[in-house]
Amino acid sequence: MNVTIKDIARLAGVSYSTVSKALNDSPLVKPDTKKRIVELAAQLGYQPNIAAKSLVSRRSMTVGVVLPSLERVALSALVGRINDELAGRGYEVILSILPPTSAVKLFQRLQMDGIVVFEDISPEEKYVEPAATEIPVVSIGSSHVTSSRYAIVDVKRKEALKEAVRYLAGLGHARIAYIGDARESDSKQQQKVAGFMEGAFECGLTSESAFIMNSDGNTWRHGYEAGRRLLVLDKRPSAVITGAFDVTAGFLRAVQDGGLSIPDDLSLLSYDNVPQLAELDVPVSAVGAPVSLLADRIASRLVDIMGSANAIRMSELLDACIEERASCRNV
Amino acid sequence: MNVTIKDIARLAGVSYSTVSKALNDSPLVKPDTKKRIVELAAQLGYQPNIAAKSLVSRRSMTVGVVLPSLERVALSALVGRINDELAGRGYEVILSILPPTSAVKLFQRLQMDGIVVFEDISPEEKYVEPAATEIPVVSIGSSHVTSSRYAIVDVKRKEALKEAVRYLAGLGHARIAYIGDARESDSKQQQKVAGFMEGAFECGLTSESAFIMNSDGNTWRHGYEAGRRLLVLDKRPSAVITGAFDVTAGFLRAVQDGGLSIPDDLSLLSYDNVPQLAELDVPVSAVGAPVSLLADRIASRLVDIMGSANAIRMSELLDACIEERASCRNV
DNA sequence: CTGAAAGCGCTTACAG
DNA sequence: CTGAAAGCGCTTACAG
Repeated sequence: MNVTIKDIARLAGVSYSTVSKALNDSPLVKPDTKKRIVELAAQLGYQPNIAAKSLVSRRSMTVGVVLPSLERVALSALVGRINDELAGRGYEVILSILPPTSAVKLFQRLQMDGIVVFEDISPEEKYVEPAATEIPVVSIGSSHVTSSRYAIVDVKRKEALKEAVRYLAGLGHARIAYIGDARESDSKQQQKVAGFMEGAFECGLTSESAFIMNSDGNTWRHGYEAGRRLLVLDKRPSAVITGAFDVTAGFLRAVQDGGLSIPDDLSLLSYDNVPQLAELDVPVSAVGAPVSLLADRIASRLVDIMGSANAIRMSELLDACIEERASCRNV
Repeated sequence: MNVTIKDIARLAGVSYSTVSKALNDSPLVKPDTKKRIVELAAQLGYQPNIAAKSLVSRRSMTVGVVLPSLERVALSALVGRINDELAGRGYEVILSILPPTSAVKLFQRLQMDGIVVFEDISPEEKYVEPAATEIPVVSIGSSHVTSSRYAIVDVKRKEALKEAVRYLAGLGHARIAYIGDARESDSKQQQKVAGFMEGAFECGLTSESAFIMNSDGNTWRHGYEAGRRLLVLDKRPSAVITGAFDVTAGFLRAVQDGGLSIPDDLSLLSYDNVPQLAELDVPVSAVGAPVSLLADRIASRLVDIMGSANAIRMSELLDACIEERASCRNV
């Protein structure tokens, strides 16, 4: 059995309600009594029982995060940051890898104060209507789902890609390719494609000088294979925008092995503004919402909703920005 | 507010203790009363409050898993399987990415019945003595730590590598290389190196015909770079053993790009018996404890300890086996 | 078979 | 400042 406030009360010679107040730093307890109790608790290795605490106080100060899969490297940084942000606001964080509906139910039973859901739906899976729950939920990256009952934080993907084209055109590039998953079943990917096209149009590029290479998927391998295809192209672009971190990594490997030097022979700009891009062979410039901003917005949003029952659950779309590293050059 | 058994009791016209019994499928409740209550609960979307439940029953039927980092692809399959195995035994699973000591404390406060810890210590980090806790803990992959107070499930790494050498020698290979992290600061890696050497000795190979290529790390890039080095070797081995999944993937890419065909020009056997090996360009044969076995042993061990307070917390070392796929051939 | 009562560890008005 | 009491949602002997 773990040590309880009653154990501490007995040893300290006070009532257990005094112990409770002391441990919660209540001003109703005399400073030295408080000090004595706090020290005793630390000595005994006391850990408050969150179950009991949340039963009576109606809040657990704990948030559950529903992960789509542990395999996406790009997510790990974001999850870590969300953990930190919420910890900074006084909340504990736990994770689940169950399917969203089951995970939400579990978190409900565990009395989580709030839930963060990664809606990382691959084109193959169909969207599952989330579990109905009273618990505040913030959903990430599902602004394409109109029926959601959740508050949403997402990135302006279309704007991000337009911005990317503008940036490269601004550097003087007149032949630009987008390499990414362009399958029509995935509306998130379609947003990027649309943004690229609009940006190209806006910058006066033609269908000759701005084209899309469909990687048919968003993994390392898809990027690698697209890179090999690019190497044998008759007329190569001078700049490439890749649609996701893993695609970028695979693409970079392929073109480097093919003898191209980045950025001398080819400029490269990646969607997905994640820190891992800086760790690649060539630090790759990025466009997208920075992980730290995303984490901050998700945490703030959730804390807001948890704070007031009737906070409006609207979606918040984050502006993308360019993170300049070493992979793009002036021409 | 969520619906409670009192709400159900009121609507069903029975006492709430009857509702509790009905929902726990007690034989003390008349079948049709039970049926009526269960249906009503489902209609109302009742989710039992685990906090209250664990407070009175002294168990939460929930297990916490402490993850080392979300970046290791090889772990995702294992974590998923552990989740499934424990679910099959009636337990819920939640995860934490806090440092082990903090995670254990959190799980203690959350009244977890048991904890699984991945001791995935990179050579750079130093081992942190785990938090003292009464809660049953199973630690994975830390059999090299003698001071641990936890039950341990681990793989016989040394035996695995010996087995790998024997297997390749059995196929007729007379020139075999081990490619992996051979830095001396990491005792887990050293176990593999030692196993390789012993196996080579046992099979009559000399230091000429069995050699180690230190990849100096266990990531994709380390494997890739080792692969490039192998390509320019004067006298190439006919078979290679790679020390970890990511190394294998990078190595495979490098030698394939270098024009080698697996297994025609080179046989490849990977440590880390994970399903992802089957998804590589060439399905790669593996040596190691299968993920399903590991998950099963971890779950069983934990459930055992949770079941009886005085179960012996000893370590269990799993035998490795060879999983034949398409990457090794007879010579 | 059903229900009233005690109690899990804790917080929080309320009396003193 | 301190403590006795009620109560959070639930389970489980115990009476009926």
